[in-house]
Amino acid sequence: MLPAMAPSPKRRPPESLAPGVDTPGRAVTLRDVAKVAGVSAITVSRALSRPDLVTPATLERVREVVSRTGYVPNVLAGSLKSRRSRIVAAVFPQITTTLFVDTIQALTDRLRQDGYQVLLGLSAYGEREDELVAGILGRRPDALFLTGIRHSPAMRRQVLASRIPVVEAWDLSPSPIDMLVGFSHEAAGAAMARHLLSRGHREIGLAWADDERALVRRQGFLAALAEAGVRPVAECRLEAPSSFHLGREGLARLLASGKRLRAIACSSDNLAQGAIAEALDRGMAIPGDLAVMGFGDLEFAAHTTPALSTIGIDKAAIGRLAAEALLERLAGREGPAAAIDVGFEVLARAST
Amino acid sequence: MLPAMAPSPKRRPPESLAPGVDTPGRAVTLRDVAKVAGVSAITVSRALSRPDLVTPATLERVREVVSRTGYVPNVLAGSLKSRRSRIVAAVFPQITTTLFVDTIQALTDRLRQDGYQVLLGLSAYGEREDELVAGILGRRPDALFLTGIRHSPAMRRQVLASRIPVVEAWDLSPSPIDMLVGFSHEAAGAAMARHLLSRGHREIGLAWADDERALVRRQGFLAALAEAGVRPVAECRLEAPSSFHLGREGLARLLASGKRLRAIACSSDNLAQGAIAEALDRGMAIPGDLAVMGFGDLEFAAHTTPALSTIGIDKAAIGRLAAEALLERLAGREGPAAAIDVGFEVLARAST
DNA sequence: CTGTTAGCGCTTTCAT
DNA sequence: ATGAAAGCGCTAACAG
Repeated sequence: MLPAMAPSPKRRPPESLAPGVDTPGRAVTLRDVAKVAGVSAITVSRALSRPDLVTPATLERVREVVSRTGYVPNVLAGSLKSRRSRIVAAVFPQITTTLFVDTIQALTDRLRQDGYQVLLGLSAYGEREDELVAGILGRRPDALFLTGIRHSPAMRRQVLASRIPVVEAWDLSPSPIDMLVGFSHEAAGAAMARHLLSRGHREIGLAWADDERALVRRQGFLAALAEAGVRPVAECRLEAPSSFHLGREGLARLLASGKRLRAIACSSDNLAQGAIAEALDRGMAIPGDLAVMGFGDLEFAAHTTPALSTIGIDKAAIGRLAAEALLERLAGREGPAAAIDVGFEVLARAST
Repeated sequence: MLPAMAPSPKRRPPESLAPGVDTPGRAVTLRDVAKVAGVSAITVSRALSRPDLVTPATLERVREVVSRTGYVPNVLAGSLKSRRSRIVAAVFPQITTTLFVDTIQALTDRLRQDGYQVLLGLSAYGEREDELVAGILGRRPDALFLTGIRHSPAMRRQVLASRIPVVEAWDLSPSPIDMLVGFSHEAAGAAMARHLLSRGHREIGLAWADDERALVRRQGFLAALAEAGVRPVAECRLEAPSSFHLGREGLARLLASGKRLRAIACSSDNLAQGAIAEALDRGMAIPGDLAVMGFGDLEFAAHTTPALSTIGIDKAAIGRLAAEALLERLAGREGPAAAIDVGFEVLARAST
């Protein structure tokens, strides 16, 4: 995989396009188009954004000049004046796990239908979310999508001060900044535990990543176990972000503890898959010798050959519903209730 | 997974933040800060962007007012004047396959180090790439990342006219718009074929998605087979985007053809995994009864229990190298040679 | 339906 | 080291 230079030293020529108007070096502007078309700037502006306000003849002429000159409206200038950027900023922790991609795609698709573009912010690896958001707000997005509900007080203040519609997603909270689309991680954790209990499992180990939402699920999980008088036989904490590899390691460490283990609960399907691979390598039967319970990444889980049980989240719905909530507000309507619970499903495979 | 309204009708209060300056309804501006700090607007601007040009005392005072008022610079206005948006636009076909996420992450990470943000454009599902790009160019990005090398002539012209640095990625081409970071899909396809041939396979079937780059790989694949005097025994074309499910279907259809099949080549690891699942369900041994060859999505392939052979791409390197090429140009330097070949690796598992 | 005027909030340029 | 003037390219508001 050695990077190598290919022999293609092509440089762009300093092309002078835009025939019909002479713009030495700079881009074609609205005024250039207006001049050539013999109308005023505002007429060109209207021809492009509100064509119904312009005579067909004028419209025709303007369009001809626009396409001939290759005019591309400067959205920055327009946004500055109109105070609408038609940008929705979306902040995700990272995208290397496949967990968020469906949400991003659905969000993007839905917003584009209404003419909005998504400015994606990734707060992974050290960049603090509040710094990222501060930078993003400077771009004057019309709305904001945030992942999660825990934010620094300073950021919360700044976001509120920006007065744009906000959706926090993937989570529920009694005190959202504005709107909310998610599900209860505590309930999801509890559902994982109850499922294992309902299958008769009592010797349960945990392989759990150390991220914020995962830890909430863990509380729900442990509480539901405790309710049944069960305590996990062993637990292994893993660093976020979780991965296939860490899942292997998680099970290995649990088994090394020497405790008898009949089921393993993993904070993500990612981990669960790793655990399954490790178990198979050790000659264990799934779910005969070891039941595996995962969480969240449906397609990912679907690729596992020995099936695991898991919690299914409609990730695309989160993106779509968030987009729609924001769009409602952007359209001046009151929008949906502040909180939308998208819920989750327990997906149980035979005898797991 | 029934969406339900939660009882949390919280509305944001019309908070009036920004103590120390009275801005009725509108956001705090540079001039507001200047007024309060008792300096001119330009001094505030300098205090924020070139602090070395300002007296420590002034700097201190400005900073105090900035943080007290919660001033967030309007980047739109700054960009309009300075003609630098510090945005790099990146266009990908879609992100629901995991194929591109590492590239996006690496691109984003590297660009952020130099203060650039990524505007992500997804050209999936019908929206034509050139329309998307036209919209994006209106935001005056400082640079452009494109996936692939086939673009409409109109788009090519428009991109050239914008005079910003451009990287086309994932592919090589003799006539790039500007710079290029990728690998030869034809060579990759040929490598797949040669690998199977080297393992003695002659009864080879194809399950191939119908996307642009995949079809180039197919040509390379078939050419390499032909060189060895081999023709595929059967072929199944599948609609893009490829998926696990389509992989299952692909193998099923190939087997239904009744031809004797000892190896299957898939245009993506995604498909390969589906094919494996289907084979296992039918009681076939992998690779004993059927060798499986995939392409591209390393981590994905790593999760397969019966190993497949595949072509490994360093997807993160593509993002990182593309970012660096663009940054070089943005810094006014000449940048790297026009084309960077990141190459690929044949990852062979035992006896596949 | 079309035009004029003004100014969005910032940074460039030139002056002090 | 700081400031004044000008204007980036566009659209809101009002006028005709």
